[in-house]
Amino acid sequence: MPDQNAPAQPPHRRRSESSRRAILDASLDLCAQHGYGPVTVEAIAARAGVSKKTIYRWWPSKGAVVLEALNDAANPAADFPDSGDLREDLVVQMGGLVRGLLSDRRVGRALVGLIADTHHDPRLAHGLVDDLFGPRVDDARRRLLKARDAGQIRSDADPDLLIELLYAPLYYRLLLHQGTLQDADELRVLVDHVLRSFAPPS
Amino acid sequence: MPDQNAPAQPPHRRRSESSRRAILDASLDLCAQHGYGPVTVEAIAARAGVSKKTIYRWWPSKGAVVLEALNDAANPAADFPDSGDLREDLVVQMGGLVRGLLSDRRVGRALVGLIADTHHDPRLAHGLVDDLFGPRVDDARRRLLKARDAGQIRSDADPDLLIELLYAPLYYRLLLHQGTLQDADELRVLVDHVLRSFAPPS
DNA sequence: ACCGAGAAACGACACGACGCGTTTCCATTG
DNA sequence: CAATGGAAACGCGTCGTGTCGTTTCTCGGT
Repeated sequence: MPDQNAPAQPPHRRRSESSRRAILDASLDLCAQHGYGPVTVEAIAARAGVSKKTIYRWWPSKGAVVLEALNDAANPAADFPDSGDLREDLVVQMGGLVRGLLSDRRVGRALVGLIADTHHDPRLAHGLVDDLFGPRVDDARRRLLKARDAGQIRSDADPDLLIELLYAPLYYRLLLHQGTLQDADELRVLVDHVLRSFAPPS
Repeated sequence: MPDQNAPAQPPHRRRSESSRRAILDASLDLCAQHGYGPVTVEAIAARAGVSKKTIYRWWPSKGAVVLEALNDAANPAADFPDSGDLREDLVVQMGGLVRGLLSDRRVGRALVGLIADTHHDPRLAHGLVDDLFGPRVDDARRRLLKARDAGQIRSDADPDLLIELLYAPLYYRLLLHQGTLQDADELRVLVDHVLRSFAPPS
């Protein structure tokens, strides 16, 4: 329960889990329908069958609600596969990300608007980087370091650069309206190109 | 004067150029100070020394103002160099983009918020893709096709994939708060990696 | 194991402030 | 003269907060 914006208060004791779920679900539903921007806290409250006050009690802003909703929604698919075949693992993981996070309008539209909000709300930016992206980047880095140790990519490869080259095109397409997102074949082309530039000297 | 959202009106006859400039400048200044989201049309009008009515006469929304402002600001640096050395040309062009568009908070913050708005305003999305990004992507594609003809990259290389791999990391860093943007050396590393995966069979 | 007191969360509703996009009225300008 | 630009105000909606009465959970006493 990472309450990113409640530094002073002790962990709360009573909290309606059903209200929490209803609020998070309602926020993503409304983002999917209208986009993040037009969604209001009042609308979230109305759809969740909840009072505005209840939302403001637990979250400081609409952005914090959506961030937690995204984190909940994305968690199940967080695990990075490790079959030994780096190329296939990347295709599987990135494919899951594309389907679950980016091509699904429910989550995609919410993410875009949330990212925009982070650029004038530093606490939200920290939440996005630390809570949402951080753990997933760490997962990917671990997997890449293991592949490097196994000699599947060159020993001086920078895992963070690799991550950037792999994942940046996904967000580029999502955010800048560059066509539909990669299907499995397109994804394979992307992964192959990036891995090729990190191939060990044979 | 690409008035992206005024399909019915004929081209206007009298228009105060000084007001136009003041409005566009004010919009970018305010975006730099507070971020795109909190900026209001009223604030733009006040700072530009102009009435709200004047803004709404020529632009349909805040987003349209910022889009035109960005297009004006970015135009001077639009030209793609062509020295014959693809690698150096890319470093120069992308370096200019990074400095002029991304690391400059004035333009960077405005762009982020504008992108968010495009996701619930289809006309704005078309303006962004067609007017702002389109011409620049076309420039890059031309330059890459020329390099392909010259045998500097493999003959089956997809220029659009190449563009995506090159530019996506820039926006990835800008939008997702991934550290400071590439300096010249980092840029060279990025370009080298991408070009390596498109090297012609030697 | 039961129960009752107190605290906290909850829903409903109302508030003042502010930005929205528009309109009216008038002065300015080509 | 006709279109433009400036000043001010409109009704509307959302913001974040406040109040009030009710419900729900926690916990200590018998």
